[in-house]
Amino acid sequence: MPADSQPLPTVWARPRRERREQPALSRAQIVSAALRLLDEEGVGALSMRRLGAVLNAGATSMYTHVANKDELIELVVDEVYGEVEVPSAAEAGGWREAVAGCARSMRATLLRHPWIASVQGEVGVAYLGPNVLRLWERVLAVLEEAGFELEAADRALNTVTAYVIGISTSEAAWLTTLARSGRGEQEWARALWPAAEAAVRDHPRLRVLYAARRDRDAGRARDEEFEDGLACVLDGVAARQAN
Amino acid sequence: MPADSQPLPTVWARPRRERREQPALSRAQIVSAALRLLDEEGVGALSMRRLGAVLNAGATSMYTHVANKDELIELVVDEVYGEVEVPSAAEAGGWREAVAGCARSMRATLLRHPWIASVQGEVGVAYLGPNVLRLWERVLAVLEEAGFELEAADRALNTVTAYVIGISTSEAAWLTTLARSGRGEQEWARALWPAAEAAVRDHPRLRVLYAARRDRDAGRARDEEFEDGLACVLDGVAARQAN
DNA sequence: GGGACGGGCGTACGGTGTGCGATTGCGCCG
DNA sequence: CGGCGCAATCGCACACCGTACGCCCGTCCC
Repeated sequence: MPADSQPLPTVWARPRRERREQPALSRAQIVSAALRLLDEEGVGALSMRRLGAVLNAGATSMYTHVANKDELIELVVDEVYGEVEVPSAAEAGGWREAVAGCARSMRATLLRHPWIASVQGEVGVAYLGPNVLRLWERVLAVLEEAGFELEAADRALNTVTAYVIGISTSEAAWLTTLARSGRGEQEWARALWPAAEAAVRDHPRLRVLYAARRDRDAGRARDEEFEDGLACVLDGVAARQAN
Repeated sequence: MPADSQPLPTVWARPRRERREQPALSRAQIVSAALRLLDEEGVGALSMRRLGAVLNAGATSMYTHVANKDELIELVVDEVYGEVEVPSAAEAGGWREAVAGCARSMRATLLRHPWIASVQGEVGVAYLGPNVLRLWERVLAVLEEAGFELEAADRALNTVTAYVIGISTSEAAWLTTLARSGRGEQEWARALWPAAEAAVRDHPRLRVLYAARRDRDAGRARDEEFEDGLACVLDGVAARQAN
């Protein structure tokens, strides 16, 4: 059986249909409505029926423009990555700050759309979306102009991105459960305190850390933690460039 | 029917023994059955009905041991983190290799259970599971014995963990789509090639990177990439300890 | 004018998580 | 030893999901 006998399950491999006119429903409309739905009501609110209702369309009308729900999600995720900003090295004052700015923008974007943590598993080849490609290429350019070899730039970018995605999706998952519970961050922490205290009873180091964390502003703590880790990763990147 | 289910008086008088042989549902049983289901058939196969069938139980019988599906997933995820190994500094030869060993074990664990990328969004407070706590405490101990302040150790651990989670869940998502498509990694790359080539047409740096990647063994490339980024992050951590 | 065609939609099918009330069998108490 | 309470289990039902399929209708090409 030849390898390409069945279509690849990703949007980016599917040829886009040429359209002569402007029909009622369009792919862009569908994607932006889905994005709005996800942002406003969370991942549980995105169903094809609901999306159809928002667009004054039937439940199955979207399937003309989008192969299935997974493909729709791929498109929405790429749309989100389109919001990430990449400052030039000149603007930011050096490649390090440019990459840091991109990392901050990426984290902010992911936290603005925290449902993204829930769809991470359905998006197998995020890196082929046009917005992701443009983003990647831009950062590569910044690094290359700063004297990185292309392969070294790619590795550095992969590392930083992995860090940002890891910390941001963890934060996003946390923020999602928080939002679902209807509590604030402090309020939740207080409610959880007894259970947490019991859980760390046999772990002296964690007990100390939890106690210290008790009175800190959780949001600010997360920001600082992100910055600290980012600085750490960038230190590593810088050290490897100098080698 | 087995021979020992004959209607002997003893059997009828003591049905308890039958119960002992096939004990009632327990939380541990449910979690381990769910884990097996997830590993063998992926995240789509885990439904309460299916799980009940596997356990020779009714669809809703699990709800006496587990509040809902999300809670079940929290339990399964903690179970998975229980597989991560933390070598001692003595075994590994220094804190750096101990942490690296833990990171490698963590990645291997996540890739052994790639469905974990799909449930990342439903697990808001993973860090309170007993296995996660034990794991965290152990690494903190390793770092503290190496001379880290407790807070510095916590920050370092957060950074490394974010990196490992970020890169591993991306890989896991990729492996999942791959498995669903029924193709091998090379085969997929070949099938995707035309689309990828078209997508990077306007991105010269990506074009170079993609072309270079074309003939490499994808699995080995991912391993190397992980090791490289890990070394980078650990360099940053080491630098911050020294200062 | 007629025919092909493509977008849109209604219906239907086989699934999902889980609330609820009935049932059942075990352990304890009288 | 009889009866009772109670927790575990189950069957059913509900609302909702993704989406395959066939029908309708408006538009364009010949």
